[in-house]
Amino acid sequence: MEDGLLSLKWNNHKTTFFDILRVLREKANYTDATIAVEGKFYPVHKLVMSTCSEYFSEIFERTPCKSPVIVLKDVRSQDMDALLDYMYLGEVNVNQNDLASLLKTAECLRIKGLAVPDEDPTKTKKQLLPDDRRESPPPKRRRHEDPSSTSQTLRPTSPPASSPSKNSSTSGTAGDRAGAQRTSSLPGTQSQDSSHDSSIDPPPMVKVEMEEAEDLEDGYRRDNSYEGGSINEGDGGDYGSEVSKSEHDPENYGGGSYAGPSLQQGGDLPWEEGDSSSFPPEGFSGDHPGGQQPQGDDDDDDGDGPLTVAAPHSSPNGPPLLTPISQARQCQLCLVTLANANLLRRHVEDHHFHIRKYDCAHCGKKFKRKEHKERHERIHTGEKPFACYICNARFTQKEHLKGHIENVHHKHGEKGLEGMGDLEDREDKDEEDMDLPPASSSSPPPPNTTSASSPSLAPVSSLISLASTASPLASILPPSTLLANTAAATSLTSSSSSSSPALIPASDLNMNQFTALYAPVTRKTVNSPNKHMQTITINFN
DNA sequence: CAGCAGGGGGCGA
DNA sequence: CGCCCCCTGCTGA
Repeated sequence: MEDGLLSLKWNNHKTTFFDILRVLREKANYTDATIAVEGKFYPVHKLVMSTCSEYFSEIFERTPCKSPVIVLKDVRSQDMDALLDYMYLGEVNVNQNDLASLLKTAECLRIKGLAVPDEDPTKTKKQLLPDDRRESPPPKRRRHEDPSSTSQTLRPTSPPASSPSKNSSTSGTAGDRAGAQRTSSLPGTQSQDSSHDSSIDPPPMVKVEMEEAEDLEDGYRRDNSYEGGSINEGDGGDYGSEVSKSEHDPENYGGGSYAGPSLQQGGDLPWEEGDSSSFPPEGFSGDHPGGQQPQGDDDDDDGDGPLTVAAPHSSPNGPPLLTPISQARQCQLCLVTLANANLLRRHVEDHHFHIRKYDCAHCGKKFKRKEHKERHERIHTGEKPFACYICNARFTQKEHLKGHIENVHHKHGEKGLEGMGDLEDREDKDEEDMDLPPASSSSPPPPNTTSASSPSLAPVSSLISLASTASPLASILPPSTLLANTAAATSLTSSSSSSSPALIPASDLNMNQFTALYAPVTRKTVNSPNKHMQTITINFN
């Protein structure tokens, strides 16, 4: 009855599979997650990420949304590039100078084969077929193609055969463990394959490959119950197995202020209570026993409304064998659910990448949002679109006007204000007035038209805009703002023009006046500190 | 204290 | 994406 059983074997299955996977990655087909690093977004497949990283696997398992965006803070994009190559292709070529950083990132992300020993997928079946590897020529052996004899293959998770007892003998500080582990992965260290002679004449490129499991089987065994979770196995003692339990002790992770084990701090994530597997009790910096997360860098990652941000975590493995990178670049990971795409974008840009892609055309100050940049540019253009309908004082921001009216006029109990209507009504009136230009029917009028029809309110921008080709004036100037407002304002023009910050007609501005007007603002902008990033601005002076 | 600059969330198109 | 709105911090009178 079994004689009809046939074994159909796809000889090139692995190569085909990898090739298709590569194509899928290149075309971003069927991607169901996004890795965000340094402003770059990498569409990835959960399957691949989960396969290569138990950490990602756990994230995806516990992430309710179908297309999560994993924001990796303090991870270099080139490292992520390399790691993705590594995960998708099984190998990657990296500069040796970048190796430490790459490994550090791999540790943070618990990439199998780099920071976490990869399990032999067939080991559980006890039936590793020798010909399995023959039938799919692994591309990793291409390292021999490298003409440079200095090229070397790393087996980062190979057991630290030289010091396995050290791992178990010590109390298992993260530093020791990571050190021992990383020792094996550092080409410049002697514990790894001295036959490679890697410490001599460091090659410019290092090939990092995924290693098959049998290389790891003896001498290095993960003994925690968490499948692939712990990076710091070895002694099995302190948290390697403990993190697999749901009742891990927060104190183990250096206090509650820092959610060591990955996803602890977010606030409303479903996975937050209980286990969070895998992050070590202590970070590698060692300087911050209560959580090495710099205080100033984590100011806004908790309690972000609809955005749930998982706690950042440090490198799982302690010590900075790979210093100074490990000290300086503490890995942080934030998991952001795609509850609101807009908020997500803002969150990512504002909090994680500090993206300031909008440059002021005048001073070069950078802003995260276009509207903020345009709002700022009013400083340079001199435009004050928002005029008080009472005193004709003009302001660059609507809120300024609102505050002015409330603080100055309403607070002082000026009469007749109730009949003037609220701010919005007046602004609507302004727009209506704009729609009725005396000579031109175009709405909104171009700046030149405005300048000609209402010289007393012509913005300086008509001069400055000569230098701001990047931002057309029409986009800067709201249509409701250039003309004098309402009949009431018109009646006040003559009396209040002296007190109001009257704008200088562009035609009347010479360079001296321009400098006088412009320079102070520019200096102020330059001196304005930015807590998130150093803004290099152009000083016009 | 008023004015000002800027950051950031909410919301709708 | 743009707009609205709120808020905070700074500055100078």
